[in-house]
Amino acid sequence: MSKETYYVTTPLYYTNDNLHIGHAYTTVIADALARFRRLQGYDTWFLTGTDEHGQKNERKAAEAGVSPQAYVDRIVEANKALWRLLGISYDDFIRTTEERHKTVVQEIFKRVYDQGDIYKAEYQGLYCTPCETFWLGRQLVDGKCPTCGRDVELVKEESYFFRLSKYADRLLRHIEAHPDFIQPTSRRNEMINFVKQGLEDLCVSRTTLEWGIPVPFDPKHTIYVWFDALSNYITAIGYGRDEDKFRRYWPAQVHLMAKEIVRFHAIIWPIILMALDLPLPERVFGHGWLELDGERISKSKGNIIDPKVLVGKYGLDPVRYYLLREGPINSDTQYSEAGLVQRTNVDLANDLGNLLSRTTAMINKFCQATIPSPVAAADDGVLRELAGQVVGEIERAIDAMQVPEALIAINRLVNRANKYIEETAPWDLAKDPAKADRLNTVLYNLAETLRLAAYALVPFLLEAPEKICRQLGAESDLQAIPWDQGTEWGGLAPGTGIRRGDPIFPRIEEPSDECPASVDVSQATPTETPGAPRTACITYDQFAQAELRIAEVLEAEPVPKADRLLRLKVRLGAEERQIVAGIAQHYRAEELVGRKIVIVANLEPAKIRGVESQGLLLAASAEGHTRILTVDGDIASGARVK
RNA sequence: CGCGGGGUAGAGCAGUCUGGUAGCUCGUCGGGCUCAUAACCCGGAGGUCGAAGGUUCAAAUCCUUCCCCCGCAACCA
Repeated sequence: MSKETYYVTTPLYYTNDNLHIGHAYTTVIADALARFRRLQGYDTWFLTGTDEHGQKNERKAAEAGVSPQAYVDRIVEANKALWRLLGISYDDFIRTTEERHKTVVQEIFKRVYDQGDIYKAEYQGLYCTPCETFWLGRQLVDGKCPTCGRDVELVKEESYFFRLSKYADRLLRHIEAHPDFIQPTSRRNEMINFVKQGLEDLCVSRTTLEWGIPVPFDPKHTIYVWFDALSNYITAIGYGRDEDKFRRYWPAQVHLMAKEIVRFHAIIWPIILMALDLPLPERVFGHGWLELDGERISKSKGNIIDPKVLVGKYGLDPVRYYLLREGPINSDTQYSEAGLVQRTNVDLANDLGNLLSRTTAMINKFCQATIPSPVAAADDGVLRELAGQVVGEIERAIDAMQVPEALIAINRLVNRANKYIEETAPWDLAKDPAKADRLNTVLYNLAETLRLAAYALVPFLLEAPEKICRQLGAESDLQAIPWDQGTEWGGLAPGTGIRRGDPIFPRIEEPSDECPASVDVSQATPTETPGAPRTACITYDQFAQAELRIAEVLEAEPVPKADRLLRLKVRLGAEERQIVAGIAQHYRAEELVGRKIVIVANLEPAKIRGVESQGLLLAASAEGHTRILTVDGDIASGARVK
């Protein structure tokens, strides 16, 4: 009989755009958990997928001039390619447009309707047509849409509603009786608080939505996101189709996600399950966000970082390591490329990679390139003892979902081994033939520590563990070794020859301050528009260094003795600045006053014809014609542009 | 008073529940080692713990008030 099951999920990612580093963060963590449990012998099932219905996709597809299905197909391919690149070991990838999902969602919806937990009612709301959003009266700003500022209209729509309210007390009792149900604690408190405020019944259908699953008994209604997307966690494992498989994996051990959708998974989803009379997942875990300059990285903010680019630049293991290690998982994390470089250099290159390098060098030099035999009488047990502790810490860390702690523990073992080399000074031992036993024991301890650390890294890194073991001459099919066996001290067989190789983690040179060199146009990819001058890609980080802001022109006058320059006095929020702009041949001073322009606000000041310029005005030029950048509609001066 | 998170050394964070000489990583400065990937090991400098008031023998930690930053407010991990 197989060991217990471990069912872990990521959210279904919405297909309105390609994925960014934040999705990779969630998914890589889930992958590490799944890989860890597989090693431990759990019957593991790791699910991810895509949420493909909804108006956004409908509209995006229309804009692209393709069918919604064709549009999402393309996105799904890109998603899967990214997961392949990151080595994501999912067991199933569910798409909400698949038949296996749609038919079961309809059955679920009907069943809940038949038992009276879904009912039809008239929904009355204030609707902003351009934004396709309903607002509550108190959300309006001066009676207008808070997003676009336009008029809203009172709309009556017939909808189906789900009786969340009926189950609120039961949910609250469940949350209170199961301290681990919602994690971390901060999220749990938030949810308890939210449920205590009372739950309103949830609108679960739309008539305005074409691209979705029809309500089976009332086809002019379409099932809105909740029943459609959340049900994937059970439809994917065979609910309603394959009862054996479903019973085998349900309830899930962990639904992993970022913190802002905990609410849907900790309130709406459990209540759907209650209505279906199914057990609730053991754990809903909401990790923190990756933030860039304190701002959340998100699709809609556009400040995305493409994981593909990072992997191409730094390699798979450094990116995975950074995502898994750069905690804390419970709260938000500052993302930076410099941080990734530093983490890689310090933990992986300096500590781990260099430990391998110096250990194999010494075995090479002092032991004829063969793993030496340890001698009990000459052993201090220091590393063996610590290794045992560290293995326990890794297990506890993963049980508590604290992946960074697991990696920190491994790093502590590696650090201790580096220190051990200083303490034991094998190069001195090697000078005295009487100390051969001690030398052999010390070097064995080091090599074995590396083997064990490499094995312990198997759930987290995909390339380095094998490389390390290969250099040590050890068995390299690490996936096949059960956790208890692989983490046991003494796995390395004395007498095998080592195979020194290149550094497994070369240090990454610090990115220079200079701008990246332009790409030679003649070398540009042929698929690019011919003739268009191109420069090398920059990262979002690099782009974000330019602080673009809206400025209002207060005064403008020609700069004396300069026929191309205008001196502008602009307002930038509360601040006033002087800017010199080379547009006198294209604009008269007076036509600029009062205009809102776009400037680079953090360019270092420069004196131009003796006049200081505290910023750069943006303008487009082509064929001798120049036009300034301005904004579409009114916005406060000082506003950030990106 | 809508809800929540946060403000601790140059950077990123832990410590706050259960008060007791303020800690970790990186950076920086100095020293050591020579097996190693300018790496490794040791040590130093650097903080009025957002502000004010209170409780206490003792407050980053408990209480009160305030300031600032960031999210969420029912389809952006």
